[in-house]
Amino acid sequence: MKLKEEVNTLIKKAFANAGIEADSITVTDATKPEFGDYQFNGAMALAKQLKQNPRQIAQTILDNLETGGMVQKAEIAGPGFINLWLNPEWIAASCQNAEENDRLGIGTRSNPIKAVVDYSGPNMAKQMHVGHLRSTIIGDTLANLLEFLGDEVIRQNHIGDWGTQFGMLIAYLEEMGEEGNGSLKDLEQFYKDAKSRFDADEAFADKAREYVVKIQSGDAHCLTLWKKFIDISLGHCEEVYEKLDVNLSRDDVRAESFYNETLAKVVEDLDKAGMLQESDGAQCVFLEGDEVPVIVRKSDGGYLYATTDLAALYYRANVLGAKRISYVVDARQSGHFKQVFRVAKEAGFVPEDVKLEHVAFGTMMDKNGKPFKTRDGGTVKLIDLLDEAVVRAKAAITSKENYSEEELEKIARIVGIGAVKYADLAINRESNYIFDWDKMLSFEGNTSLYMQYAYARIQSIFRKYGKDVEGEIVIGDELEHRLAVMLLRFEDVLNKAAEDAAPNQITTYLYELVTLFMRFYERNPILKEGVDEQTRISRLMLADLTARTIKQGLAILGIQVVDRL
RNA sequence: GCACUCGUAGCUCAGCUGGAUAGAGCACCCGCCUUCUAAGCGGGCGGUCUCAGGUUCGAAUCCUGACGGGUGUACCA
Repeated sequence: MKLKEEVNTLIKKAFANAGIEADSITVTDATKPEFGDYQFNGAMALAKQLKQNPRQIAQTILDNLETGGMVQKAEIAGPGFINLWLNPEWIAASCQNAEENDRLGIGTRSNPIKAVVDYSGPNMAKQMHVGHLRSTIIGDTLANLLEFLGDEVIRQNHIGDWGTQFGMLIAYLEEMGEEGNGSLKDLEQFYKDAKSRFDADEAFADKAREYVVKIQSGDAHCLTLWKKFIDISLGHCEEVYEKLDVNLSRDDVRAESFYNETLAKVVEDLDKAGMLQESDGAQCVFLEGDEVPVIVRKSDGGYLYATTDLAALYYRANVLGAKRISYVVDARQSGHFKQVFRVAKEAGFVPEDVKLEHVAFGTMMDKNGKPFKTRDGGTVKLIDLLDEAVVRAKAAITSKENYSEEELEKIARIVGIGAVKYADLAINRESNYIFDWDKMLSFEGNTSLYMQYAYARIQSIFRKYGKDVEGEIVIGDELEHRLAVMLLRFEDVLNKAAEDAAPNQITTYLYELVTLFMRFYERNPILKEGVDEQTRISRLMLADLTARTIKQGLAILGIQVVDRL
């Protein structure tokens, strides 16, 4: 339910009734429980403009407020705040509705759009490393979120499969023969070996350079080798996606090389648009106010990543028909995207009404605030990090429960991977973040385990209860009131998170929800003796709605839940 | 040099479309298990929101400047 919108509508109506003109009317969540559920602060701002006392204005609004059964109490406080308390019966009915609905009462967009989310983007010449983690999971979350809200999401994995290094790699692959398949298991090593061969052997280096040209000119033999190489490398990525539980498949791959044929046209079109200039032999677009140009064609005739990105933008906007194109890429590339987006719009490659956004994120750091590396200074392979997460999770869930080995393995996988993802997504994506195993696999604070634990506790109640729950939700006390309102806010949170492409808004919400639930759980017994049937049913339903909200929230983040923990 | 970005409790972070006494978790101290998972809950300690100005009835939030950290800065992606 779009709760805030509903409350807003009431206030807007009150304004209309009172005959007061105001351009933007927005209620906000109450800053404290004692101020109710929502508050409207606009009276103070209007005071000057209307030349009236703000409390007077607030009173006028209140006099014209039609509560419609939704608002129980409205009070003026302080200099002119209007505090609103929702009616418990209305809240209960709304929760009831959510509980009986398989989408938790959350609607789908009335005006869905096509949205392209570009994320992950590994380089086929190298193994995926920790640097790819954030793009992959933030992008996946955004895609899941938009999809859940009803947009038509097109996932695009813009893999790096083109460039001079592939000449060297396929020359080496050829030389290795059948053995190559085996040694390709470790791409990092393969690359190093190929490189040292390249540096040591002049004849090999020549061949590598020759192969670059041959791939580009479509030589069948070299293309076959290249395809084989990409295929194996992509297979490694898929292994990571599988472990990470990310919704990316081969169908989502739209590689750099896909745009090869259109690069010349990009340059040509820029020229036609009168935007092209030659500088030091390179074809450039000079944007007003920018010091450095966007180079779209090198002096040697080759194209660059800006050219490919322009081609991709054209494709996404015009062929795929996207109205929102989101690039989930490291913040260090913000300059690049700012320029490319400008060029694309100015050249008319992308219609005006298409939203282009760079969903930038910061760097992953170690405990000392240095870029995350292995002990010997190398990059940490993503697959190793994920495997370690599962091992550590296994150690962390030294349980009171007796798990079978199989069950333990399953829980460790969900919990370990979930912890890595949650810890990352819980951070405001724009800032750098410190990777800390201990914090990540803690049960305390805003961690995935805290959510998992709450979920498991609820499932445990239902296992014990053992019957279907049918009945009515009744808001029994202040705590249940707050929990219920929090549950109803879910849709607002999702919409805002989608708009801002901010997964941490979802984690923050889940943490608040679960914190409230834990208090409810401690204070309001459900199955214990002495709880009357109506109360029991109502609390069961609130608990169930909470569990389902946690599950749905985590699902959007790409994290599964376990019934026992 | 220029541009972007960040600076909130000892540590890790929320909050930033301006609103009431700035919030969590960790760490530290104190309470709560004979019945729903104590991996939990309650309480305490801890802040000139880097600094200086400005706008405003009201600023952690917006603007300007300084200081400090990070990043980028034409033919790699």
